[in-house]
Amino acid sequence: MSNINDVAKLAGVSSITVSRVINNSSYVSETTRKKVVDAIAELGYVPNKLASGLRSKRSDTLALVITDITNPFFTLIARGVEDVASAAGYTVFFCNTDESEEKEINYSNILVQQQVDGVLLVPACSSPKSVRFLDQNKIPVVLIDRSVPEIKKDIVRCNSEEGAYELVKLLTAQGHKKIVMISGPKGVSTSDDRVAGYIRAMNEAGLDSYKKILNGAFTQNSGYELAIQALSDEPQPTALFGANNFLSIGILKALRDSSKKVPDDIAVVGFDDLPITMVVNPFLTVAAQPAYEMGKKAAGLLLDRLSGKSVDEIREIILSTEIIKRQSSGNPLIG
Amino acid sequence: MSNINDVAKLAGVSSITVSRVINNSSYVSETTRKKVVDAIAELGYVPNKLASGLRSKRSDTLALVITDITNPFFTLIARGVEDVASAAGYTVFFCNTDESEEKEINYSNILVQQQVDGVLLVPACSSPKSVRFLDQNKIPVVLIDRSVPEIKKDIVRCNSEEGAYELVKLLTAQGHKKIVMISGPKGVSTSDDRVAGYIRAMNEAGLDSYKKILNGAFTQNSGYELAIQALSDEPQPTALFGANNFLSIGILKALRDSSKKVPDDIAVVGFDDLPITMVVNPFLTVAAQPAYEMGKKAAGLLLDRLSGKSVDEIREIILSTEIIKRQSSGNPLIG
DNA sequence: ATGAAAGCGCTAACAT
DNA sequence: ATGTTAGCGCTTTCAT
Repeated sequence: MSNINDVAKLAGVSSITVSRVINNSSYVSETTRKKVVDAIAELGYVPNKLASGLRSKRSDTLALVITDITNPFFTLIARGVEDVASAAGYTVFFCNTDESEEKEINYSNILVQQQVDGVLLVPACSSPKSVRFLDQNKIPVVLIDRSVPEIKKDIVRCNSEEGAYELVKLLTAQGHKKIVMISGPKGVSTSDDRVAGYIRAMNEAGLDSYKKILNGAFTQNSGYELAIQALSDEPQPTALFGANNFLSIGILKALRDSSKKVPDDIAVVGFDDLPITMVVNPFLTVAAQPAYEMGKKAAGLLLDRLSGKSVDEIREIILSTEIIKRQSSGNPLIG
Repeated sequence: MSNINDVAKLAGVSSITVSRVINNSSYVSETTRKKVVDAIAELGYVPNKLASGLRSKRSDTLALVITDITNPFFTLIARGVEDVASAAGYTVFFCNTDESEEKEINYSNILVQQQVDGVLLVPACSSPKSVRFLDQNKIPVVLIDRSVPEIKKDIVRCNSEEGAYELVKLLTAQGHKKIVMISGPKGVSTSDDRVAGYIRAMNEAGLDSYKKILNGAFTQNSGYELAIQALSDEPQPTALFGANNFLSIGILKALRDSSKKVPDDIAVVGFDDLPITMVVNPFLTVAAQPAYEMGKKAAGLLLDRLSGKSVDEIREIILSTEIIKRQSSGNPLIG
């Protein structure tokens, strides 16, 4: 556990010269550099980032705050973020809020304490508290996936309204009338936007009176329960729309347990694809989001902020979803 | 961005008193405490962990190094680790090595720089380099899931040999003879142990001459390719054994693409279950590992080390796998 | 129950 | 191209 002074002494130079070698922060002659490098190797010296961060006000760490680390949509975002951030020399703290505002606020506190240089945030709810807090502490924030009312920040997200609209149009074009929307929590932008797309498509198809929206959590359990509830409605739905991947899986399980065949008895469409690594026979018709790309782009925006670029304008990157048509949405209804 | 001195000044006390209030590290009178708490609130003061860590030699951070953040087996471990660690006041760095020794070594360097208090490591390979390096820097390490030759460390893992043995016995009891093992990289303990269990079961059933082991990566692609390769073997296999969840999915895809019906044409068993949140109809017969529990237990071992308990003896926690029998392993063969 | 002084390991700012 | 000095914000140690 040697420090920079030990290295300096052994190399016969001053500690600041060692610092310059470590950080490539200024010219050092080849002879001196070699002496320093040798001393570092001999001592097994590893620089202390707490000390350098304290002095320089840069910790070279970022944080990615996601709402569900078990959801592949978010782990793919994480890979995108990490690939870009680590290439730029940053280490990333991954934080999981479990869709809880309390945990999100707790993490924003911890991240300020840890002096992270920037935060990539998937907001758990519509409260602006965490972002405000990070703002007060002068930590740049880039939002991913979800926007927050009242908050103007760089953001990378998909066009949820449009994706939902297209999915529902697919169904109405086939003759479906009673399409039930099974969505996430009210107040979460992706949830609300997908509902909005659903409403637009339903209205456009003249199915105003058939609209039915059920809100729950972005979980499999919620999808299961709401699907059971949807089935008890009159007239019976001929199609269900799950607002994220876990909701859709819950829906499919509920239909299996209710002995409803998909798509023969009922059609299903959903948001977010499951990674091909995890599914043998992709079956669900979905609006897929480019999660890995979203992570990369968001990290890029944050790095721009940190390097002092684009200080003024707020940048909003809106990616489109890809509609992938598979068996679950079925064929045109007869009659 | 006020500091501890600003708070002290406003509260009319010394900075060390503020420190005592923040850390509950010593008695402070109720009146003084209130003055300090009020001053902290008024200034929006947040303690700087870089500074406190530098001085106290404790960063209150741990690291969990896993080999594949997209694999639900590891994200479940991550949740277990986080639940225990954060309850004890630690923040966790999650690091993803992509099964690469180079990335693992790189991370161990970064983690020493960041002065983490302890590391939970799923080793990417059989090289002891990373563990040695962390040792040299006096950072306690607990291994998860995989052991490393030459290294004696606290570890939490499952009994892979036994789980594999039982899975294969299930098949041999049904009359299967040509069972091909599709495993991960040689040198990774879980991969090798599962092969060992396979060999023991095959030998015990007198199927010595039918043994066939294919090694690859713990990925879906690898499972796919090795399954195709296995099918070209003579005599044709009647059962395939995937050494982890992604390998098994690759196997199932290869069988689908080869028009082989599971289990009618060929049986499949695997290691690691896929989380129920991601699968509609669980189909695969597996040896499931209690991943969340493994994370919790491993974090517990590490916390014990950090609190100075159990300094001497090395502790090895070996959990058993649960054999879950489903359709993919089929029924007794006729004839 | 509270405080003063010193210093953790590094780098910014200013020399030379 | 290299060095000196000072100090980042906190806690340890020693006082009182």
